[in-house]
Amino acid sequence: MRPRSSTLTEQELEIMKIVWDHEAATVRDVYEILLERRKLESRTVAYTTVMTMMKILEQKEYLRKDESDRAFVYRPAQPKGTVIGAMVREFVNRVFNGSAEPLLVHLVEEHNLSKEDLEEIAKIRGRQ
Amino acid sequence: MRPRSSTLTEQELEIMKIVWDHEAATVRDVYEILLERRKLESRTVAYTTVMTMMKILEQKEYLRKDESDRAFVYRPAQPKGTVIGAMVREFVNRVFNGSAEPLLVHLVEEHNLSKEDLEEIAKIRGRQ
DNA sequence: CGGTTAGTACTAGTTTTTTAGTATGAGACC
DNA sequence: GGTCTCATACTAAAAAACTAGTACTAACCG
Repeated sequence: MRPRSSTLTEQELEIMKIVWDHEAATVRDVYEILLERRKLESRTVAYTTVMTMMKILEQKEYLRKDESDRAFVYRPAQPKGTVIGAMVREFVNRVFNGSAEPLLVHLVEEHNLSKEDLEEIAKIRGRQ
Repeated sequence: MRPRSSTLTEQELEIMKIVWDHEAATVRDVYEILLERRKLESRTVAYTTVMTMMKILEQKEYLRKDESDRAFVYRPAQPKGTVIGAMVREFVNRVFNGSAEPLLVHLVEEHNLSKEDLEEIAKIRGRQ
């Protein structure tokens, strides 16, 4: 049997990023941002699709919903850093068998990270 | 319509990693390694499943197959670095909107990368 | 108040991804 | 030569991921 993804799927992540950035959001808020974005790629999305996705995210406990005047207001149930951290870990496991160094090398070589960038990060680490 | 993944899917990647590590492999080679691995998680896989996956990888031009005495011999059609690099880029785009620094911070904070590790990487970069 | 708008619940379809069965053939084995 | 093993081709189906329609309700608007 095919196992279910242990982290956020692509669409789930896109929605979560919007909610994180807004602290709280209704289905309509997310819907409108998504629609605007997709216009650029000549795609579209239905309001009910967004609703369904957000309901799933609620069931998975990534979102929490509060009753409000009119529409439900959704808020993140987990901090962004925690969730993204888990995604990074899953990626490192899946692609690099758990070791982070090779990923680092890729980042340096292909993403224009300067020596200075690294030194700055190293300082953060050094302080700990 | 749901778009098709632009990079390797999870199972595709697992197979590709095996072939990369072996330079060349038959369906049976891959099948046996996969079976051994899955035993540990009480899962299993059918020979024909592996065959189907490798055929798909051939169609997607990640693998090339050579006629041989008995079974086809599959070889990577693209170098590991190139493909993994594309996966890193896709991940950085999807999760971090294209900027690599936040990923770096996650790596440092959660994957026990020492100041020394970073300095070593920085040297590589410095040489360029 | 009657119609329109905006929301939810429920249901269900499509595509991708993953999985595997069945038929068939070539060569090894006796 | 007959059978057994191992390979491929073809087919298809289940699960996950994504998408969206329809029915119904509340509230807003004239």
